[in-house]
Amino acid sequence: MSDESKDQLYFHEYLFQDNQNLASGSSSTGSYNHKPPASIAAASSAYSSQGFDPSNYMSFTECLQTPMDYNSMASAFGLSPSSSEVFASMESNPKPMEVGDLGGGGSDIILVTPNSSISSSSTEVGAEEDSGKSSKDKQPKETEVGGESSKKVSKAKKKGDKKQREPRFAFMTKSEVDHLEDGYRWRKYGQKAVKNSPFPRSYYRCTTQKCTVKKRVERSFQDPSTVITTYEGQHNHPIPATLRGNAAAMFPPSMFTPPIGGRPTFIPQDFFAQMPQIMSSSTSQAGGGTAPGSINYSQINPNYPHHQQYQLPDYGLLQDIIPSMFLKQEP
DNA sequence: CGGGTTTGACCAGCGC
DNA sequence: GCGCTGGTCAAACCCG
Repeated sequence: MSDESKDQLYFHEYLFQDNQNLASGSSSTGSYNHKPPASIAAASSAYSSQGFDPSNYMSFTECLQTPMDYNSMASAFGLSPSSSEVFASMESNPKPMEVGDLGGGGSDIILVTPNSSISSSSTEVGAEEDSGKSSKDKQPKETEVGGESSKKVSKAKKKGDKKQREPRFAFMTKSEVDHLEDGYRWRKYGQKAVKNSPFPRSYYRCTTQKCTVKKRVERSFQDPSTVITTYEGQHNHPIPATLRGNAAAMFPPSMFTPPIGGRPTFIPQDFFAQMPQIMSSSTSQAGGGTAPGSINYSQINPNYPHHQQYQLPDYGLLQDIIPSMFLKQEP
């Protein structure tokens, strides 16, 4: 992790701050003790009190397709770019929060919370992983003579061509489900123990041919109820029709609602309120918007009355937003 | 049998 | 240069 900020990591945190009921009600995820730090609350309320001006916003797709820095990203969200302290203050842990750096250089972070507090940060959001460092990695493999050469060759990269990183977006989502559905099909290709965390990190790759989008999923060790999903790259294809077509069946509310004492994993209404452009572009373009309007989850799943807090457009959540974020529109 | 997951090993980058 | 760590590979395994 260098200080260079070549990688652009846009970090969107969907904190379910309106889950007060859940915080007390669902003990299974008892670590949900996050009190928003004063600075956040201040920033948040200050921002929301300013009112939200959709005209200042751009879609994630635009963001991704445009080389940008914090300023542009922040301005895209109608924010002052200098609010890194907000993010920093998020963490009570002295160590930098994880999510960020995936290896190459420092990470720029844009933080979005449901209450409109958006911040950017250019810290090394170093991943602090490991605790039980995997000693296995240290053990040199018994080389069987000759057998591995091809493998090594295939992996060998010329020195000098530094691998170029795609823009990355990270989401924090309260969920007991690690792998959140976003409408795309993913193939897991690896899993690693995370430093300072009991939870492993999983690596996924889009299964669509020629699509190089990757995503990493890990659970925050600071708040085990939080799943951190990081996307890297842009999809160059639409959402697989089979998934979208059967969205209702493929992604029943239960997928987003943990069976016991869990929290929904969908994005809160506040988020949509903040992102009108994203909303309109994603739902219309993705073509997955079933019924216009929204769904009241409490009607779908009476076991989770608190879900009625979230008026969701369609079934969708990540799959309605993320696709629009990452679909590369080729000429 | 095809596609996805698991898992041990390898490799590159970075900091010391 | 060395060790640590994140990221990836790929064989073995699993499952429908």
